[in-house]
Amino acid sequence: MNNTDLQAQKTRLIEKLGVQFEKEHQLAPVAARIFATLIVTGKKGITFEQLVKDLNAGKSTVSTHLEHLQTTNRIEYYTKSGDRKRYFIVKPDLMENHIDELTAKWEAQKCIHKEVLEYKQKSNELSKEDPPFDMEFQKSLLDFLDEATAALNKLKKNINNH
Amino acid sequence: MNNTDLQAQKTRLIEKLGVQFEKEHQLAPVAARIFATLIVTGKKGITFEQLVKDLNAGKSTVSTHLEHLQTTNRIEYYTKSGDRKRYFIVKPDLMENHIDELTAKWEAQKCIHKEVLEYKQKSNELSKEDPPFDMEFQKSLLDFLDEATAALNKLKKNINNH
DNA sequence: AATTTGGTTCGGGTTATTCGGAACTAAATA
DNA sequence: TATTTAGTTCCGAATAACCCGAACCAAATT
Repeated sequence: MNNTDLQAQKTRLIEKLGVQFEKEHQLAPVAARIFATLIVTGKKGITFEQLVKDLNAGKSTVSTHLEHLQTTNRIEYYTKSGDRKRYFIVKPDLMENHIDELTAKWEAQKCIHKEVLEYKQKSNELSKEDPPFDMEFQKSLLDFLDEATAALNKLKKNINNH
Repeated sequence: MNNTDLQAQKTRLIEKLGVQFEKEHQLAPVAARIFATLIVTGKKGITFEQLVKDLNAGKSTVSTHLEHLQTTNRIEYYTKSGDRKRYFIVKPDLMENHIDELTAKWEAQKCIHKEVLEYKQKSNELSKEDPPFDMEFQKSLLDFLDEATAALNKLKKNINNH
């Protein structure tokens, strides 16, 4: 295993991660590849111009997506004194942010499916003649969301203690 | 609380669920609203023409999206003898399917982040001079995915036993 | 046989996304 | 002061996603 192989593996990983991020985080293709690049590049970071070159993308494209990734709390940059370039890295607390986002999402889901449950219960009370609503799906989903949230909280504590 | 209020609440719920499904399941707006409608409508189902009317959508639109929702294992239909209409419902095993999909997704994520981990380890071995790669994110993520998968399996057993 | 019912298929129009080039700016350098 | 560096902003073009109408089809009904 030499450096060329490693470079090839890096490129492959970035593509694979990129595809995943497009769906998972609803990112444009280039945005997803930027994010993926930062993930495999690690804490030493990567510059704007290097991204433009590596990804064969326009400066404006990279600029726009870097901006977006920063405002959505996924990346940030540091600088070196006497060096005007920005070194982009994933936010050190990315995992915490990710967890908080998931928590918020699942909380919202719980909320709305509880409403669905209420709606079905009220419907059943109001009209006895119809075949009554089944609530299995909502109940299972709420169970799942509770379990999932619990797992998240547990993990979050682990991360904080560490 | 009368029937009109209930109808209004139903409409509101369908919109809310619809917005969520657009993102969560990557569905087109009308597809998401069809799916949402089936969820709040329950096991008595709803017909093609009723969907066209309720959603103010074209027949072709509804037809295409119903097809798509069926091939992606989210909905199905039943018929009544002497009635040519199809009554669309969410698949009774929707929650199980959902769980299986999530499991597959998380498994794939685990897989690729393990590869990232390997890549970083090999990189560190190969070049001692650079600042070494940090692997905190990957490790946290893998922990999370293990926890999450465990929660899912637990739930799946609950559903099956029930 | 003609019409109605319950849809499906096809083609096109509209809108939204994505990307990049060209022109620009602000700071540093020559 | 002129030029280079490190980007940003502002369009426009290409593409893709989404939806619809019109034509079509097969089965049932008149």
